Amino acid sequence: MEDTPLRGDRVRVVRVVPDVPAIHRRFDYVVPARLDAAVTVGSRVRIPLHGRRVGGWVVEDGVVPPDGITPRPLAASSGAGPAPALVALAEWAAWRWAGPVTSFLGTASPSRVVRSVVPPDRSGEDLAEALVGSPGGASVAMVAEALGQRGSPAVVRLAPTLDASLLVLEVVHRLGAAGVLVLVPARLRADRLAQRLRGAGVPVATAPDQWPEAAAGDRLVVGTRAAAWAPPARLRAAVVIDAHDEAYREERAPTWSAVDVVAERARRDGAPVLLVSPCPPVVLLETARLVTSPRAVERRGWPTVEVVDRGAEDPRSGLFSAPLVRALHDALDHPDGRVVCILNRTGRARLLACASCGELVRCTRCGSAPSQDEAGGELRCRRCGLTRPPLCAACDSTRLKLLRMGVSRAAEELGALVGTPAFELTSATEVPPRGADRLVVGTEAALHRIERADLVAFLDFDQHLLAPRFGAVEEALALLARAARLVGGRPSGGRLVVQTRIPGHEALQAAVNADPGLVAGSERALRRTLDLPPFGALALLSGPGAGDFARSLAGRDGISVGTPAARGPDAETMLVHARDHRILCDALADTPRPPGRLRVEVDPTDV
DNA sequence: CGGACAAGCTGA
DNA sequence: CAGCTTGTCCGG
Repeated sequence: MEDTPLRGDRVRVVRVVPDVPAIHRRFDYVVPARLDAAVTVGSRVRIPLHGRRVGGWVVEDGVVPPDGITPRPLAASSGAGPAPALVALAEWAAWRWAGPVTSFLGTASPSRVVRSVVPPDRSGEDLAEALVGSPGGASVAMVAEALGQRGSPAVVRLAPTLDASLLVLEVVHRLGAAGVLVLVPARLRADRLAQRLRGAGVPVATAPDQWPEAAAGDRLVVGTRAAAWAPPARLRAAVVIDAHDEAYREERAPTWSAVDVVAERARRDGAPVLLVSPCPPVVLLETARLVTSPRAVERRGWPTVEVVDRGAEDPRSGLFSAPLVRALHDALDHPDGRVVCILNRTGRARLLACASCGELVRCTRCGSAPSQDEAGGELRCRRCGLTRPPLCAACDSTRLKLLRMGVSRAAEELGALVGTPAFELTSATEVPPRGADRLVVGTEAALHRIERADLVAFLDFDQHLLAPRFGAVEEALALLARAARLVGGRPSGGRLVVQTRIPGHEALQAAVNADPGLVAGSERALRRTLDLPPFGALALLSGPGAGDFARSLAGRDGISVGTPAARGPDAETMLVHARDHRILCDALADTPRPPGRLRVEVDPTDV
């Protein structure tokens, strides 16, 4: 028989997780002799299941099937999959984020069938020695200190305009390129970093497209969130650039975080981790040691921040203060000066009142404030979707005055005010063409889509500082750090202008003084009093099954359940709190789930 | 998920 | 009671 399924004298049986979301069980299969060499833990295979063939992953080898079960043979091999260490990591992640292991195995697998091993990259072998010299400067000392802390991750606080790729080069200089994993928040930045490193003679594989090359294990691997799952099997070191960035979090359940995955992976491999960020969040600082640069270096890496206190002004005085207008003129007087103004409200009008009777304009169905996208246009409710003509509901007057404008109106007004046409930029618009980009008025999206400016001005920063989410203050500082990259640090004349009614707010003081520790300090104290992460663990349950599941969880030790504020009335949403992740995740894992759709969001941010 | 099979509904 | 729908179970 050509398919004699033997290993020694015993039949070789493997346990397989089917790649079918609704199946939460594992099944045992005999490895036919012709597949013996191709199949290991992590391999992608085809299995016969209930009269059809489906894909799956081998998760255990040398299994003894339960009594009374005669396993059928695997149908085929579908090539290489995650290494055994990454299969184990996927099992951990399934527990940590209360999701199916298949979603993690999928992310850790190549997108195309991989059958052969890639030969080692020798091109950079000699070059690496010659070209990857130490970059010098503050990054050398920081990397030395960070790599010295074996065991626990290092948070490397690097001012926003300083070049994090120098840290990566120094890591390569010390440890070599093999087995070094580097994450960045955006695809474009991954490509740029890969190019830069290759230019320095470092052998690089980009994830996820160069999965086989990464699996060879002799290159540095660069990628975005999903690259947390990229080969090699064993890490030598990991660097996460802008570790505070929300792009590292998967929005759909399971809501895993690449930072946590890389930290756990490195811990298992005994490899050092550098979590690099200009504004490290409290959750990272709590489990890691902080490495900073000298104060003078950090100061130079932040721009000058001018806080415009609008507290004394009439709330109706408009969005444009005198200091703001002066700063705009200063920048635009330069022949190629460029300015970006940020107002995180799309549309034209976000709050209107009747000019005759003073009544606030509210949605006639749900009572929330409708918005208006163009002058004189229909009113559209953002909560319930109702549209209606722009009339006062109380007196039918057509004269409405604008209490809170959106970017469209801000662009019109600002353009008129400074005598330069303003370009409106949101996630929905195209980037401005050359020549039309001297004055841009946009939402937060503009900071992702424009690379350079002489001045960035936040027209209403309080909406960021006061946003009703527990991460709002850290996000506000991250926004200032992002804006800092457009304008550059103090030596290059970079300048931010921030309009606020809370000039003493620690997020603003942190940016003004180039001292992100001010936010970390107050945020830590706040979270401690509220038992919020890192001093507790949260999960948000939603969907029809949320209520039942929450009631089952509520009976367990160390778990408390409540309803979060600020949620839609119809959405049944429950917030689960536990003292730590172990208690939370154990409870989520072994409490039976009720029938009906249920979304479990571990470590929710929007609470 | 999707097939198997059982229990329930309809019409003669 | 055949013929069909709907629901529940289970897969190696």
